Amino acid sequence: MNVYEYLLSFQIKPSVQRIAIMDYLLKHKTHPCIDEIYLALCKDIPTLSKTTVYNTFKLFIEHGAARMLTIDERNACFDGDLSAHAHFQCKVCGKITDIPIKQEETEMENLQGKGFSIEEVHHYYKGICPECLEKNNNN
Amino acid sequence: MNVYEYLLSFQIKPSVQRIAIMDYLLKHKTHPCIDEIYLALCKDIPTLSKTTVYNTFKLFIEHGAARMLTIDERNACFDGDLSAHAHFQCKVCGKITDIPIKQEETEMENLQGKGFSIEEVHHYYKGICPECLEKNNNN
DNA sequence: AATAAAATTGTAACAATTACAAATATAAAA
DNA sequence: TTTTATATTTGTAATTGTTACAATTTTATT
Repeated sequence: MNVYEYLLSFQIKPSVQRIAIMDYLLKHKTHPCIDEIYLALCKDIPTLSKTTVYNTFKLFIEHGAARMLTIDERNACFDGDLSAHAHFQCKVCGKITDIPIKQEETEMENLQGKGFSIEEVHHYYKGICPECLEKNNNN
Repeated sequence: MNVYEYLLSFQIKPSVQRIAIMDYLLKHKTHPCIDEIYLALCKDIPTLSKTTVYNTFKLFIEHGAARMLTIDERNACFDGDLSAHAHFQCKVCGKITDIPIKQEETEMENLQGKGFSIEEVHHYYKGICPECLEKNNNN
């Protein structure tokens, strides 16, 4: 399925900008922030506005086609991977890594049993990644 | 142990402002943002500056005496409860609720086994709380 | 081809946070 | 106690991420 159809499957009307943004999101698993997307796509779409990037992500999230990560206090990051997974952000290099989780149903069921309606699960770890630890040891 | 000694136990030199802020944090489990603290303490400390509240939280976090929650995209929230627990934020009323978790050691051990050094665990849920669901049903 | 609706754009406004220098308070030394 | 040095607090200004909004452009409809 191409990006055009992928957007349609979320009831999102495709446009040049929306396709480009979703395409970037699906091809780059870097959990990009607004600026990363904006700067990357400016080359291809010189008229692109940062407001459009904001608007588009708002739309994607409303339609369930992307998720917003608040793991980085400075910037909102976006994730096109809709599967259940956790994230790890390195405090040194800032890189965000995907972490597989076995969805702990028990905890969610517990919440639901208490009358909470769960719409989002965010699971973050912070610390230092192996690469940065390694570099540090060599100094 | 009083707040004065509590701060000292984190190697934080107590001051009128620092004691007041930590005292508020320990007595109010509302996960307050900067403004909530600032407005609440202004009554007692009329000269209080918002910059001091920012500085103080930065200090608390550096010394491990508080944690910052990024669960709310709008504002950073603070938590003085250092025990392992998750959070739930209601998308309607915005209230943040503490959720007990049985620390899933397996997942952390797994990460550590891969060479990650874990310093923080954040575990957020979002949805609608029982109170707001109830209100909605009555409309 | 004309019209209406939707999407994009750029600017300005806004709000949270930080930088910074001046003022105040605290601690140490004389 | 007085002086001096250090740490803390304060207020303002600057910065940054985000949103509001009106004008423009694009797309769809008649």
